[in-house]
Amino acid sequence: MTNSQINLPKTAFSMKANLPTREPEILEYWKKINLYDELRKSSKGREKFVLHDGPPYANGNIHMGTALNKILKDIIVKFHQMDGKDSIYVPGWDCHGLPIEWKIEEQYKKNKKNKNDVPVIEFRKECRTFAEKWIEIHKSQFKRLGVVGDWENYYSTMSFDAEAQIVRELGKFLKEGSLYRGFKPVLWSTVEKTALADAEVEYQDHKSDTIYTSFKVKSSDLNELHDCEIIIWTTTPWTIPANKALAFNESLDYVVLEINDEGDFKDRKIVIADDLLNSVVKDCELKKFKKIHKFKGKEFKNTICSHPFLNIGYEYDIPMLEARFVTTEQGTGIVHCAPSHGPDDFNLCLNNGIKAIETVDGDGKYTNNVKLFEGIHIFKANSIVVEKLKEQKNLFFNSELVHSYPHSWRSKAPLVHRATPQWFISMESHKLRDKALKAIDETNFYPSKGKERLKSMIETRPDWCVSRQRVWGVPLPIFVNKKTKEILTDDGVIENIASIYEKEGSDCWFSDDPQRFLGNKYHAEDYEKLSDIVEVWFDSGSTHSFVLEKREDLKWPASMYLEGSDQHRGWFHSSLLESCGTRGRAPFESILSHGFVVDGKGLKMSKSLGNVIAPEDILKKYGADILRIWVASSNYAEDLRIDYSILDQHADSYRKIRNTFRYLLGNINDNFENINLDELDLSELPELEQFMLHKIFVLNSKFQNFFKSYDFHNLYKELLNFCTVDLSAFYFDIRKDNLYCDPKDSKKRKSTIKLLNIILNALLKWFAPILSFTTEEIFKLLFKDQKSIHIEKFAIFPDKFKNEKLNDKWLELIKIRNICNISIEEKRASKEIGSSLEAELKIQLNQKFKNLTQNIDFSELCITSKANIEYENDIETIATTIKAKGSKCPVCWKISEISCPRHSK
RNA sequence: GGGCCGGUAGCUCAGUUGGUUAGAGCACACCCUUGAUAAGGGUGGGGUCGAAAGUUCGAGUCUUUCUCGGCCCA
Repeated sequence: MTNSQINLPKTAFSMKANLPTREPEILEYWKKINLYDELRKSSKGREKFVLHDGPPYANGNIHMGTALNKILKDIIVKFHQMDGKDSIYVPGWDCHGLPIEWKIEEQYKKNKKNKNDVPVIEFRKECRTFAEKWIEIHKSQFKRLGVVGDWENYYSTMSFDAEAQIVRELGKFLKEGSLYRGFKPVLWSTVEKTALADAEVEYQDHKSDTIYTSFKVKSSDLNELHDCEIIIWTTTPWTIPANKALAFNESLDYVVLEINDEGDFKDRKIVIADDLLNSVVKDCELKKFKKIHKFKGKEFKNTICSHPFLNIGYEYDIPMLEARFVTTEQGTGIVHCAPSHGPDDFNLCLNNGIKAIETVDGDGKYTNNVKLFEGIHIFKANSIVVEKLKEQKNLFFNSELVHSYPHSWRSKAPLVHRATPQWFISMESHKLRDKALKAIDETNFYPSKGKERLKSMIETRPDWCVSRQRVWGVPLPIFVNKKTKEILTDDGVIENIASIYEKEGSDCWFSDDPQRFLGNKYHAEDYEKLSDIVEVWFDSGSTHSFVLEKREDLKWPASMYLEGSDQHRGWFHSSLLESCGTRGRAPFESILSHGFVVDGKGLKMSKSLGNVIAPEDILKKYGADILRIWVASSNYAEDLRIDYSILDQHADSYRKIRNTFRYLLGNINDNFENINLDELDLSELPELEQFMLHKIFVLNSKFQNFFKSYDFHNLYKELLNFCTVDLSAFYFDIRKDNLYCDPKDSKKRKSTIKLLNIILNALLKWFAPILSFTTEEIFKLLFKDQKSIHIEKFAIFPDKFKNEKLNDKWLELIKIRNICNISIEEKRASKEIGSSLEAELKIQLNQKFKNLTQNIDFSELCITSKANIEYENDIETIATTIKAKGSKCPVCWKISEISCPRHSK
């Protein structure tokens, strides 16, 4: 007997995937057929689904987080496309900002070039070129992942039209009046006369003057405090003139001490934290004192103090404020707050209605806002402050301290926090906070916990500082009247600037005559032109305006924004505020946020741990489809684990899926027949086929639900289980005999082939958004004349497939089949039989199963040579296996005492 | 240090409003098959649900504390 007498599977679809080499060929194919354009053509006029791309920063190679993000986006876009929408993805890049400036400066450093010798315009051109280079690199890396989008017409925040629109958006805030000038402390070098970013700061040891000074309590709810003085400790005495508040921690214990040592403080009562008593006693060399009261920090509430310089003109109130940042590490447990000279101080005071002012100018000299000190350089002020405190008898103690202190990486000079003029968008003046909170309520969040996360940030955030003292960005389009100090708010000027940028970009702001921007209505000599740039979060927060609104093919608002969960404070946040400020609602209908990629143990990837996996390595070893399976099968609501053992597992699953396809293709010999499901007469099909159609129907419903709730890991699990449990181990296994050994023209075999076609078609489409490459490979094998699986729509299954009654019946049959399998396994273990075809089954069933099983051939279901059923009362199902008697048919291998009814001539 | 989120078999994940012996697939072990063959089938082992305490007749599920991890902020 030869294999030629039976119908064995035959297909050109190889078992070995070889994805790392095959996928690039498919990419070439997509390029050749112009897949993106074909998709748009095919879905013209359909309802749009627009997933607006959160722009990655055009700098450095992509990492696992970026790969995850892009693949997840692509999966969603493809699902909606196949669901019958016009699903459009336009990738974009964030291009302005410090990291790129920094890279260029690094290059300068290497070449011994000084940034200050290079004209701003030239520097900005280098930044632009740098960003362009990385956009191209990113593009090819993203494409390799199988991501389909409008790569030719991507957007970037540095394109001329983007820069122009960012100006227009700022113009709206300017005109409305919610953009105002305020002050905020930034790290400042008085040597270079410039602000420094965190990355430009070096910490070195520095010797500081330290003082303990006292603030007299003016009024308090706590009687015991009435004639006391609060003691604070600071390493920057020069900030005392800028003091506006004191901070305490409500969870600490504080004590009132009566000082008995000789000196200015004899018989005075001071307040410090109990935990710091010993260190203060040691530090300040206290000998004689009495602890006369102890109280909880929260009792400080409503306490007002006086400034130590009260008698020399500092007559304002110093409120005591609650702050968590107050600790017992050093000092006295009460911290002096100068909102113009520290970020903590600034935020605490801001939340309590105390604004920072300009106390020190760019050179480091006190301004006229500081009484007694105007014109004095802050680095020469410590001794003067100490002297005056002594005069006022408010210097408790002074000393020196060597500690780690921020210095400029360039000049090595010590830095200070200095309140500088900055531009803010008010959260309150035009109800931006309220608008944003309402917009959050109107947005769908996946997962839902994202809503609370964003909400709590918006609820508590301070005004939005949109200015930066940098050069690589969109210049703030602001003119301030030199005389009146009023901000110029004229639509015409804004539009004029925007239209200039649209033609030539924003470089000209730094080089051209200001009159060009002002037009004829105003005189340049009357105005100060700002040289600040817009912070980059405003750039990316405005992408909806120059991408979604401006492009004909898109829609506003976007259907979805999708980013990592860190973007609740980033892009989701800035886009929401920008859009609510200018348009009164969010630029998105839904937000999907995903967790971070961590290693197999749940630890974050880092060079030092050596657990970093690059997308490139995975592509080389496994291929993009395996990476896409990893994305689809992971729960993005939490952190996503990855390591090589996890990928190996997914590669195994992939092989199972691939072989399922291979089996389907083999049995139809690569000849796909499209079955008209509506015309299909179910009564013509065997029950097993009807049962499988029911399963397909149910799976499709689940599939739809999972996809609509973006629950991909459950969706993938259902599909995989269908392949392994329902198809490979059940349907395919049972129908093998029918497919291989029945004549090609037999009705039963034709039914099976019909089912295989239906299953193949369904599986191909279900898997296409995830296994983008493999499904395309199969599609091209089957349909030489059609362009791409990704242009197809999901199959629709008629309700008649649904058959709960049949389902219930077959679930019972499967239970019986399982019992039979255990029985067969016993005989196999005892070496009485090997193959299940060597078995003959005796099945004893309860009488109640009679109707259920009457038309069922258990030898077919259990793949044995024979099966007999006996019905009895009051028994549980029993299966007994004996070795089948007779001879083996050389064709179908069934053992029978009579000659094979199918294969004997 | 603070805020938020999370910890269920080796892995990826289910586990409804608290209610039988905590499930699935993969992996693993053993066996079968050699007509899906670098494939396919069967059977089986494996979990003190991060830890402890509490509420309850009953806790993976509710409360508190601790621990480990992640994101954001400082």
